[in-house]
Amino acid sequence: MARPREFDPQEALGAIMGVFWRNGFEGASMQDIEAATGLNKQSLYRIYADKRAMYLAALRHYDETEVARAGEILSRPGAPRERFRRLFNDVLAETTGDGPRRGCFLCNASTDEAQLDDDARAFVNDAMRRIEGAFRDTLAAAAPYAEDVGLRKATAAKLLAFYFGLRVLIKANMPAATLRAGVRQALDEIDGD
Amino acid sequence: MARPREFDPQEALGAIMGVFWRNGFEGASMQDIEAATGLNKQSLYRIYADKRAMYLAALRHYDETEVARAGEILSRPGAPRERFRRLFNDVLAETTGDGPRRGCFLCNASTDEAQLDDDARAFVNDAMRRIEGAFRDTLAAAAPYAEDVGLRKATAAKLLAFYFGLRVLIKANMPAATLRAGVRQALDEIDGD
DNA sequence: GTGATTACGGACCGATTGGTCAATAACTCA
DNA sequence: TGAGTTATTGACCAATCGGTCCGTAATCAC
Repeated sequence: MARPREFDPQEALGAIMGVFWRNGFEGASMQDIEAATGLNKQSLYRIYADKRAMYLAALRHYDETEVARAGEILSRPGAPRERFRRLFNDVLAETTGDGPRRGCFLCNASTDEAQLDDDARAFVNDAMRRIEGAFRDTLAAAAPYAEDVGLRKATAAKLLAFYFGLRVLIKANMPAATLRAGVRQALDEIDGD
Repeated sequence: MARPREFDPQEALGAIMGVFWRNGFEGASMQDIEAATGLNKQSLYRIYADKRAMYLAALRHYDETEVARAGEILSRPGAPRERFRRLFNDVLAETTGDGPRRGCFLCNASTDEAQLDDDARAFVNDAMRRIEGAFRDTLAAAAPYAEDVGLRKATAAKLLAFYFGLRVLIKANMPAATLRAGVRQALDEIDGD
């Protein structure tokens, strides 16, 4: 019984995520967000209480799209090494072509830490732990990780650090050849057939 | 033949580095820098042309202190695994105690990328490559890396990603136990006696 | 001493920040 | 059609941004 909004909130959220992903919290101005969404400030503030709320929503959106994508790739059938190969190749795809190397929004957010509220910090930490959990689950599918919890946890932690480091190096413009060699080495160290 | 300055520029640079390290480029205001150095804006602008110049100087200072420290640790005698163990333990030391987890300034800077000029970007990239070089040199000291350039490069790249990822996870407040397990695993995979 | 030179501190600048308000346009339901 | 409701718009707000200017204090050579 009133005028319907003319834009798609999900589409706008995708644009907001892009701005924060590229520029960080302080680096993204409301002006940038207006331009990226094509919306006026008032329309944005009708949906989100303030800039912080937009950032948190952007983080959640990243979690629901990009992190979920990683989880989906890992869950496909195959030996652990093969599953991680698919994930890392997906990450490395960012280095081919001239597209922007955006890195990992979670990493960016955790370096923005000083500017974030407790909610955002907790969310980033939780998302990282869930990724770690997905790594452990992936390893659990085969020997020797299936039988050895300690080895599984340690290997998952090692691969988690490698994964985020890889994304940092991508963003920092490290040569693709170097990164591919590192990925090959990391994969070779995953046991199993 | 004039009034000497009352402060130590090196000491001020250390404080400036601390502010940018914690808060990033956009997140650090001149007000923050004044407070951290105990200096007035005018005194700062007498030394540095603008905020960008301060940031670049802070990066260089980080390189000359923290990165140099890592290089020094790696250069001490011992088998590669033992040398990397010393380095990673030094990094993990940040997780004990209640001190702030500052992470790696180079990582933070590379996520700040959108705000940086070409000079800063190039400097970060160069510093990372030098760390990679130090990793390769460390491995070159012993078999099987001494004889196999490909293996050496790939392992150095893998350890480089692991190193930066570790620092990201530290900053993101991952539990110390998880990180220690990951480090142990990464070290176990380094060959040699 | 005096004059020249420099460091320092606070007032000040326009521009931009995140955020608000009031007027208008567009829609639904009766 | 008209009443009621909501989306949209651009003007507007105080506060803060990076950066400058200028008066004052301190130190030199002489």
